[in-house]
Amino acid sequence: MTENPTPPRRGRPPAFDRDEALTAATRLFWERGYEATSVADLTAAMGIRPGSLYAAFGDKKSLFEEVVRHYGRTPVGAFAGAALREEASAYAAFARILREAAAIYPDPSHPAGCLVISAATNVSPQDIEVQAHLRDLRNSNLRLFEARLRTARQDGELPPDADPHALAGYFATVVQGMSQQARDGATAADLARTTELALRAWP
Amino acid sequence: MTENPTPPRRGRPPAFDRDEALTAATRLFWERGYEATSVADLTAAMGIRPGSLYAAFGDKKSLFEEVVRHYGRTPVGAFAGAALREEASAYAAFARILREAAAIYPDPSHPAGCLVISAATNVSPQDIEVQAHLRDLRNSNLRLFEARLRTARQDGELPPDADPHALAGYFATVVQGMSQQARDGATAADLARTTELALRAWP
DNA sequence: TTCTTTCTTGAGTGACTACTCAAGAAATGA
DNA sequence: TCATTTCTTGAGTAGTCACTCAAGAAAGAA
Repeated sequence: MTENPTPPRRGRPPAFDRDEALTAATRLFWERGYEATSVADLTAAMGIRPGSLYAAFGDKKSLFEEVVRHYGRTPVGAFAGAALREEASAYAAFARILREAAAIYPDPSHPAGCLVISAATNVSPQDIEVQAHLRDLRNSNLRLFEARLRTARQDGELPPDADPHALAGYFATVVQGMSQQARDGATAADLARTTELALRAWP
Repeated sequence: MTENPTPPRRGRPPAFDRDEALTAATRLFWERGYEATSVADLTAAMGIRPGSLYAAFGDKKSLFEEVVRHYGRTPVGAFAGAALREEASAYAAFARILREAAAIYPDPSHPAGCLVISAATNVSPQDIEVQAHLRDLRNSNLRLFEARLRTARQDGELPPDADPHALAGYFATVVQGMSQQARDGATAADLARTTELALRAWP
């Protein structure tokens, strides 16, 4: 059990940093979406040739799946989960989710909005699985929202007549709308005002 | 001034109904988006050959622009403008906009959501103008929202400290989020609940 | 009927798509 | 040193993309 966790690699070492390449691919997919980003665009941005890309990542679809996982580990992709985990009250969690979305989605240091929300909106039938994959991620997020609100009602934070399913749908709607607004040019100030209005719906 | 409004057309008459063809094209663009819909898909759905399509509509981009205008004259594309024009109070207008969006966006008789919101989300650089065109339409709608709310404040329907710009951004966010939710499978009942929660933000 | 006009048809265009592969280069192990 | 392994390179594949065009067909006008 004294196995080396990183045994010395045989053969020629890769000439590119896998994480840097993934970051470059993420930016492109985030900006343009899955189908509108060509493998030629990707190889140019990642600084590698097609053969290296296919050897390292499989095919375009596999690369995109890895990009989505990579995105989910960045602050932009993980803030909602972190808020649900770290905040003591449901209100604090959802207020934080909306406020952070308002600050992060229009941040000019990366493409606007959320990759999971916008990267596979327009796909041809051959890539329908990619669209379904992101939709599943969004809907599982919706269920996380609902579970947290259900707990809040059990704990008495929400009144007994509050509707966790409806509230979850409402907050998901606002978050997704804010992502779209950010892509349309809304500023952090704009989205901050939207957030405060949206929070008025809290029971 | 007794000119015939529709002078007899010379030459071979078109073998297809222009409006029916446009409706078929609208459905496809609405479902899949601009780039993910190929000219081959369009000719198949419209029941015509490429030559006829190009003769009748110009190129793909021109066809899409005509589709967007056509969409804007359908109930799904015109309900917001109608509500703003027909309702006496701003609250009635925005309540009607959200309630109609909740009923229309998931209606199974047509593709889910709003074409203007979702048909040009993912485009490659060569089609950036198409994306900009729809974004302009969305942003001009946002300004219509804001103008109506500004009037409401002047009329005393809204308190002096209400923020028309912020409210317009909020309602645009909710509408766009509802379109996305409908595409993700939300039902009319789901969106109706979202609507009633969203309206709680009204000052 | 014949001319003119307009539309349809089918076969095509070059450019781009995702993807592949043989050959060579650069590392380790023996 | 030499074999083995892994990665890179550049030239390539078949298929699809938006789009075109000459030839023929179908209408009105003369």
